[in-house]
Amino acid sequence: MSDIVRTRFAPSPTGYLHIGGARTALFNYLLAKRLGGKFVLRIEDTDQARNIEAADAKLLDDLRWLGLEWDEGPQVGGEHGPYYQSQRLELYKEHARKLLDSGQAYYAMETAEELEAMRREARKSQQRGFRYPRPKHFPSEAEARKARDEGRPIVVRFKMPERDFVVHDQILGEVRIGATELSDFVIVKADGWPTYHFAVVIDDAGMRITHVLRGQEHLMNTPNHLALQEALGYPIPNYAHLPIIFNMDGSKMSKREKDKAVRAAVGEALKAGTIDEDRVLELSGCTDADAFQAWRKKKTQLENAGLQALANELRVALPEIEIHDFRVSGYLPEVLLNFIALLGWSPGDDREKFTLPELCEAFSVERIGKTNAKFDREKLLNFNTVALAAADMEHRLSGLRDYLNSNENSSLRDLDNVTLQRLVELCAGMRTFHDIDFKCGAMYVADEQLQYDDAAIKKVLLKGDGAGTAVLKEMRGELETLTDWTASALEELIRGFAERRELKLGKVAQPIRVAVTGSTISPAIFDTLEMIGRERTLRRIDRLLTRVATA
RNA sequence: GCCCCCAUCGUCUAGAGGCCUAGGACACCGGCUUUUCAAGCCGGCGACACGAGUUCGAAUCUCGUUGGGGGCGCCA
Repeated sequence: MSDIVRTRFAPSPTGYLHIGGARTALFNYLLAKRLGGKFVLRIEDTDQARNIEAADAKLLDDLRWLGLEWDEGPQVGGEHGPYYQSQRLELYKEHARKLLDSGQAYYAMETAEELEAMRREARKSQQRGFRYPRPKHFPSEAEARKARDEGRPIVVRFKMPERDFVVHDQILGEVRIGATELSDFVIVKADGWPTYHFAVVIDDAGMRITHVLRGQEHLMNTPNHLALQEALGYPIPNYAHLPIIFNMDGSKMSKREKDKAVRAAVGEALKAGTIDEDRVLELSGCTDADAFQAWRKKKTQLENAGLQALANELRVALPEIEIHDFRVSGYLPEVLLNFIALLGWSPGDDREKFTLPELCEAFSVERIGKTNAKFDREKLLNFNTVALAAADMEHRLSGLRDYLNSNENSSLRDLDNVTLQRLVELCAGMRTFHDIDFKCGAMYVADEQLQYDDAAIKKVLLKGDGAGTAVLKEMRGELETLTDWTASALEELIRGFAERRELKLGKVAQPIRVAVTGSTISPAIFDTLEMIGRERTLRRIDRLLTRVATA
């Protein structure tokens, strides 16, 4: 047809969009755009057991949030659809039939247990990887049907040619995989659905994919794909296997990290008695106590909703590993994109800051490296800080809105744009949108729901025979007389007071701050008071004064 | 265990035989600024994993060692 470049991103809907997946998507997107080609999105939902409902919708949403729009795929259509593998089952069946008829594939009927036993035996005696032993006589069509009727699982295996395969990888060069490492792999599962290897080859060909950029964990799969392409008479796309992204400690960036963090927090809270078992069970989203215990024993993982609920309740930060997490934390999508582009790729000079269009222009597969990278959140945080400082107000406001939309329990959710803009201005120097919540959240909760940081009260108000409390009492009187409740008038009043008493500003500002926010952290005290308002400021001070008096 | 991939500051990386007494960025350390938290400004520390070769010359080429990673599924 034409030699236009076509790349694809093919996630399976088993959860949120992962950081590694996002980078794979980005690189495929960039390559297509750089070469004037098309970027295709395909959903690989062939594992009926692991697919998660509505995960695909969230996947698409996060991809769009990042700005990675696809030219063909779900929701946008295209000539080579459908783009869900679950809707292409007939196609796979036809191909399987073809291979079966030509003798390039055959039926096999071992159970999972039998295979497991064979694997164990192979590893013990042969000291090498397991290879499925090709039978001397292949089961006939009739035998296979009979066995299936008797309840045996029937799969189709591909007759792997007995020779070495060479992967011509655009990043790694020529990689030779010996014949002894390869064996007859399954192409159709017992449930009749295709395996990944089978579907990917058929779909890449059908969708005219010319370049496959994927994680290095797929390198050893490539001979399977090459053999299948050969058997089916398909062209071989250009392959490039990307280095893998890890956590700073070298562990895999997997959702397990979130389970680990929450599991630890739950354990602590239960031990300390700050939460009861029923409540935890309810929040976890587990169907019953057994399921919950299995999770606590590290046997299972919780769904994201349960993890998030528990994290919120226990006030622990979830490690950010999926795109969704960074969205919830208040990162700018273009910053995240910019950052992950630099994991495994570099422009060749000292430039680090790129917009998506700039990346499209600068990108090339030749400049992708071979070494695995660690995901450094500190550097990402710095990128975000710099970008936020440079962004115009409109952009920061829309980002803040998106952040609030994904943070249901933020007290800032219902504020109008004028107020939000003021908060953004007051939080100059913020690193993420969460910083606004962190610094200003207390200003907008109901007075009676204000949480107090006991350590702050002790340090600022009680220490030194309650000097801070005395100052606070006096200031309360002064504040009550102020009629012009603006930041500038408040500044004049408070600074004047401090000067008269020969006190450093901090000695006056901190007691007030703790009284009105419950903590030692807020924007400049004058602005903080103005935003809280006269009545609520006085009420909060009174509230704290009684609390301290009875303590 | 077998097969495959990789190897420059703590981290992301620049470097394709002499431009390297190895460059940039983040982090870190010190100082300044400061009503808190951030942010900001100035300065500093810091790496070619190791061992053999090849070469007039090696971070760059070869081999080995060590270390890290991936794969060995009816998961993708």
